Amino acid sequence: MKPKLNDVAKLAGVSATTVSRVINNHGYLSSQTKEKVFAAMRELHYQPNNMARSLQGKNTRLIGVIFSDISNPFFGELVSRIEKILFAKNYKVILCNSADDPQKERDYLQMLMANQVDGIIAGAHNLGIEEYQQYGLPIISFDRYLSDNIPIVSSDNYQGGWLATQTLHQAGATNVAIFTGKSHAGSPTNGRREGYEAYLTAQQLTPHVHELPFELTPALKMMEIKTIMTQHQYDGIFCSDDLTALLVLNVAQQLSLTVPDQLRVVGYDGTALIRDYHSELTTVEQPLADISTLLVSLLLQRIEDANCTLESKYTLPVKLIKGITA
Amino acid sequence: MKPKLNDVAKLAGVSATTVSRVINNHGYLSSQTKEKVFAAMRELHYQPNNMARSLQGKNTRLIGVIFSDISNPFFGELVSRIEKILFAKNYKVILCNSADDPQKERDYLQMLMANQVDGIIAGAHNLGIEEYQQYGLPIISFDRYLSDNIPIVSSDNYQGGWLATQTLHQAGATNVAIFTGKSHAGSPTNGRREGYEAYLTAQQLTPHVHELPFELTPALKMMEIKTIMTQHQYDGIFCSDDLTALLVLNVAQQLSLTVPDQLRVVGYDGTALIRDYHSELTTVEQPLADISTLLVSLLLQRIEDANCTLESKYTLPVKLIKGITA
DNA sequence: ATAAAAATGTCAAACGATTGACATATCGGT
DNA sequence: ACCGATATGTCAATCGTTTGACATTTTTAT
Repeated sequence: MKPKLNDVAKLAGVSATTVSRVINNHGYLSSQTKEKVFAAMRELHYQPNNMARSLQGKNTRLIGVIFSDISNPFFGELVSRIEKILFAKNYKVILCNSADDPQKERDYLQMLMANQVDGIIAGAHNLGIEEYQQYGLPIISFDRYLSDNIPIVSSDNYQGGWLATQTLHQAGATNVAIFTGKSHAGSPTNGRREGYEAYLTAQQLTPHVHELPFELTPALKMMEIKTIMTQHQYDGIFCSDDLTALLVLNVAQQLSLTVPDQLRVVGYDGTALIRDYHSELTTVEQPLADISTLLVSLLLQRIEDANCTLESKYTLPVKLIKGITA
Repeated sequence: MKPKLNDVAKLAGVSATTVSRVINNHGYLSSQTKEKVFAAMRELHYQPNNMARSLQGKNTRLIGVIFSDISNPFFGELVSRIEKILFAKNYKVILCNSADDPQKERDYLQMLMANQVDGIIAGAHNLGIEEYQQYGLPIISFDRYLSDNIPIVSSDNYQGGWLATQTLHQAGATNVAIFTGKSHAGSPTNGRREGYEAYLTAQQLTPHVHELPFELTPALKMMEIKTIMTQHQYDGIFCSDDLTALLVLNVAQQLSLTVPDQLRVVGYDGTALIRDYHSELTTVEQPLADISTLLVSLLLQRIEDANCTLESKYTLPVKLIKGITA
């Protein structure tokens, strides 16, 4: 059996209360007793039972992290960073891949509640999950509107869309398309498209918006892209994520379009993976380090003080990563 | 305050015991009472407190999943799959990025113990963590020796190394190098190198082993690769992971080496990401679906019956994914 | 009508740790 | 020798749920 607080007490030759006091550094304690107790704890490999502790009203120090799928490198990097920051602050992450399935997301919420998590960081793509409002739990959202009192952290999508389009334009493109996912009302991600449209309009150019269904497999998406690129002779394409940009570059090669002479491409996200292994790609980098730091710090503020007032929206600046594709 | 079992009982007009019985489907229950109770639970959005439940000796249904870093697409995909399978079986994942830091890995183990996880799936790269043996906890390892009674699941690294090298050879390469990470004693990953060496030896060819320190940044690794490729005129390179293969292809381009005529390249892993976005790369695919299914199924067997006898090693066959780089 | 089966209730002891109230003991300083 | 500070102990309630023992009532079948 696993050692319990009482076993430690017996071995150290002190009372259970004293052991608890040592663990929680509560009340008067001589360094000798502390040492005795610590020694006993080490000897037994004792670990206080977190379940029992949190029954007293102590925090569980568990945080639910809901994203659509960490096998997407963008979410992989983001979640990895969030986990690292939380671990350093002695919090643990319960990982939830919602797979863009609203029902799954609801189930996850239930589960997180049942596990008494102290808070949630949510960045999946399903909207209209009313459940988020019901639980009076600290929640911070990434790049997505959940409900009025849930703060949103996002990169400056509008600015990013503008910047990307400007880059394409200044690289010589005049017939510029955007490849984006289905737009959801209220999703900050729409900002990328708005920035794109705003820039083009300001330049008296016509926007060409292509919505690629999010759930397409990459192979199907590539076919779709090929069709589009064959039908239209774009000389600049802004992809609202880097993976799509890779597909576009792929298709460009298939169609023998030279990049960036005949076709200019700009992506979005700028993960470490892309920067390291596709430095040729010009892209708009989301400040993942800042985003994850901010997500965590806001969440912890809410956890420590449920009534602390937070902004409803935090927008972090993006940066252009210059490759050779635009 | 969060609703408790008693609140549900009051609202449903039954005793607390009955509510508990309904939840646990224990003893005689009429469908009317069940319905009443369920209705009350719904109305209050009641979620039984998992902390309190597991104090009774009930399982926490928490699984610790330790990998070096999910921002690596290989681990990202693997963990994502593991999480999905576990969620379907009503288990939750506590995510641990050990960052290849032994101390962090020890801390994680402690933390997982404190949180009463039912089991652990470990696939980090640190060896010699004695702690794994101390806890009498169900553990399954991926591709890594932990201790005698901890089963290892891995792809057939030896076969994969052989296959990769054979592919390079049959594509016309005779001066074949391997780029691999530092070899750790007891790590099944060494099998890739052994398969490589065995094949070459069988063909009376000389192995050329280059160990690239695992912790190098991609940029530094690329420089290192460039140096090596300039000094030696290899016509075939087997990379023990796909990301390194991408770097090699990159360097090949910088050095104006045509692929696959002057240089043939084979990678290892074959994640969805690589297959989807780098179909040009010839690589050895690890059966991630089977690996994750097996990892979970073995772990659950151990959890259900601590004494069930498992093999000490499960080796799953690999598959060559034919691209155009070899 | 009667016995067995089914349905529900009451009560209380766990689970493992925390914490406050209170008692007691040891120590140093004066 | 006495005060206060320091150190430790005992005891019991608490957190939310489960579960067994036992009692009581209702339903069903014969």
